[in-house]
Amino acid sequence: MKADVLRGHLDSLILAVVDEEPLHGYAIIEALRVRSGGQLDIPTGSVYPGLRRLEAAGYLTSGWSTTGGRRRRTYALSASGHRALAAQRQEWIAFSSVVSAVLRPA
Amino acid sequence: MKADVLRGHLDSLILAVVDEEPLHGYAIIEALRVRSGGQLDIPTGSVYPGLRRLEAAGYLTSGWSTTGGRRRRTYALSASGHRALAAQRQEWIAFSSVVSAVLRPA
DNA sequence: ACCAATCTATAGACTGTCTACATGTAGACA
DNA sequence: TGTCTACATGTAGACAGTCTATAGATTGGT
Repeated sequence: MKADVLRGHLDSLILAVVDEEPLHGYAIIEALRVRSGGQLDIPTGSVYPGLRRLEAAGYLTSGWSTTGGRRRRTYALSASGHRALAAQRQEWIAFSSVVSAVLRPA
Repeated sequence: MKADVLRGHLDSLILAVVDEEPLHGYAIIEALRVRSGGQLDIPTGSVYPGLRRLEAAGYLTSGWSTTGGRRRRTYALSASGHRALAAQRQEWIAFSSVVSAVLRPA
């Protein structure tokens, strides 16, 4: 799966997995891999900047914890993050409908 | 509809409309607007570079014509363009399935 | 001693899309 | 005559999100 097709959709995917339970970066990558049936393997260089971006936008809040000597920064959805996710789900439906309609052979 | 979500999909959309009939750039923009129910209004600064990119890749061939004093560069799918379109339709199905699966609320 | 897995993070490159600009014709309207 | 809209192509430069590559650290297995 080429990189560009993900562009603009990664944020939604992250918000969606964090919506179900608060997760740290590494676990988000795992969750996306599992939920996509192995199709999605997002590199850390995409996820961590994405998380910072989403936190800067106010959609996520984060906090540090330590489990077995390992530092974890766990992210959770804020109220505006929930609203953003709902909006982005709608936008995805609209977008995918349009692309499917154009792409479908006549 | 934000610009980034289109990234990586515009090429497929162009190939799909040109597949049905050879079209020039301006007509491609029109066709995409019509087929998307007005959702897609791709700026010329995206379409023309895209057409050149696709021609450079060997997916499109082009030729000039003049209709009523207006220069038109009409594009048609090449054999490898047909193959690329078929592959990209498959990729879209895979991609949209994955995103839908992750985005769908549990 | 070494290596794989876990965990966070940054720097810099890449590239496709965007806005803005540049150019020109045809036809309608005042 | 002048102006406007639609038609038609194209480039330059800005923008931004993704990528690769690199860095550092802990834990646990062999």
